[in-house]
Amino acid sequence: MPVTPIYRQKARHAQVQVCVACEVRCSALFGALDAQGLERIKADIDNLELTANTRIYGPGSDSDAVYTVRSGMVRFERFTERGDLRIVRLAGPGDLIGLEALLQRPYRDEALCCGPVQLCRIPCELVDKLGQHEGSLQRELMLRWQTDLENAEAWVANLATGPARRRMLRLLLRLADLGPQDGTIWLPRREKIGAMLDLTFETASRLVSQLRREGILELTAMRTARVDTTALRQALQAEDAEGSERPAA
Amino acid sequence: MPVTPIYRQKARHAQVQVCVACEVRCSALFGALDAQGLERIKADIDNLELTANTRIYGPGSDSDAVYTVRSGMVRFERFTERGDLRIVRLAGPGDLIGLEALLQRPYRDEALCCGPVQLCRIPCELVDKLGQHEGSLQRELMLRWQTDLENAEAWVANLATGPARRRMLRLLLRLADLGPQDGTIWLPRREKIGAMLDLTFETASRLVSQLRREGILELTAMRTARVDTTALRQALQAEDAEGSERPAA
DNA sequence: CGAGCCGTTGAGGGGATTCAAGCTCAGTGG
DNA sequence: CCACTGAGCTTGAATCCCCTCAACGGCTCG
Repeated sequence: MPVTPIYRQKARHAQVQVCVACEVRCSALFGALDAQGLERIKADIDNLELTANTRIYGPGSDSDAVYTVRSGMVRFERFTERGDLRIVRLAGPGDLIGLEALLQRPYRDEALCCGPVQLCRIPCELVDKLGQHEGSLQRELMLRWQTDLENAEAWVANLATGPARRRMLRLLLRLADLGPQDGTIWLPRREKIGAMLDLTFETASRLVSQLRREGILELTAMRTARVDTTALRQALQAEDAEGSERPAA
Repeated sequence: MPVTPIYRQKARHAQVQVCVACEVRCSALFGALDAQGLERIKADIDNLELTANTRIYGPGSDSDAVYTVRSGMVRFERFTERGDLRIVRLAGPGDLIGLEALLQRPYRDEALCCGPVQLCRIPCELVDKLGQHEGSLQRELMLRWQTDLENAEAWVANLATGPARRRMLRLLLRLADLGPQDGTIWLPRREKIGAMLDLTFETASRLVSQLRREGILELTAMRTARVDTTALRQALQAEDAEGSERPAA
């Protein structure tokens, strides 16, 4: 059984304390609210602690809430019309997921926990209520959508383009960005890597092994690894340099 | 997906008339406004007619306006870090582009006309002004962002996945959706097809030729073609059926 | 007419897949 | 305790798809 660090719940005071002390507060949805504002919403927000591969929501769920990721990573899965699994998005601490619920739309993808994940569940009603008074909230939401959109287009340009090795290197960079900033990353199963980069799991495995031999990647625990980020960036530059005959005017 | 019902009314003044008579009005940003509301905004909206390959905006431009596509198609280009061109998005009639401007962000991609294009240029100031009074406008904007996001993820899942032939077929389907609904599509240069599907232009050419021989595609004019949509869907189903040993539980 | 761009097609090579065999490791039950 | 099992990972060999390199044709335009 993988070590699933069970978080000791401190004296379960008000939700207010959780929000005030939240590490992602400044980047979170209600970051603009003061303590008094938080007081009013304490009752409605649920604080969740989930284990790896727990389903947060999916196309079948009632879309009546959004979620702030406090820690951990979330992946978004869907099936192509052909029937094979694809991962189309990753979310990390500070991200707000399930935005479509605010528009009364069904959740489009399955949101699943990559490892242990801490979430805040925020009912849509609450957002609606606050949105009427707080104009800044509307703008904050639009910013979320915009960054999601930019990330999605970056996914197309970076993770869905070029030879497998480059895609893998870019994925590692993204994983390093999303996770803790200490060089440790969550390293998915080879099959999941394939679902992100459109590769077979064998190819994903070969690439991981290759990077391990090059010293860029070092497997540490079950689903975790350590990356040498400078070596990683070097490898990427080397990749990009090769084909640079013309600057593609 | 793109529902473009036809709206016609008599109107008095120049831009007002344009807006009221606009074919994409119900799907457009100000669809909710009545004639009186339109009266107030007539002065600020510019009606543009552009030719193929005209640049609408790009990372360098002042991001002070959004644009409604009235007719034609718009493509979004960017360069990967390696330096090669990628097309990450397509917009058609009824779409609102350049949303990031509303958040004082620079335009991320280059927006270019695929063929002749009619646009309405809407200054951000105007949107801000109207947004304060019209609460529905905010919601409408969020809907735009959400559909853009869904399209981007669909791009990842459909156009960036699987063998080249399937990607090409999916692209044709998308082009048929965006363009006029009469089976005529705008068929990009082979190089641009490559930039959308991550292929070399030679492979793109081979695929086009192949589909032509199969009767799915028929080149008509310079950048246009006629697709047999039913044959297209059949070909796609055939593609998807082949690899369907297991439903990928 | 030659120059240049775009598109097409062929031949060869390389990268990813497919098929297949072992491997490690945790859990299970004898 | 240890063999057994099954899931995940690794690696090899053969195949196939797509890329690379190359030549050629149609077309526009100077």
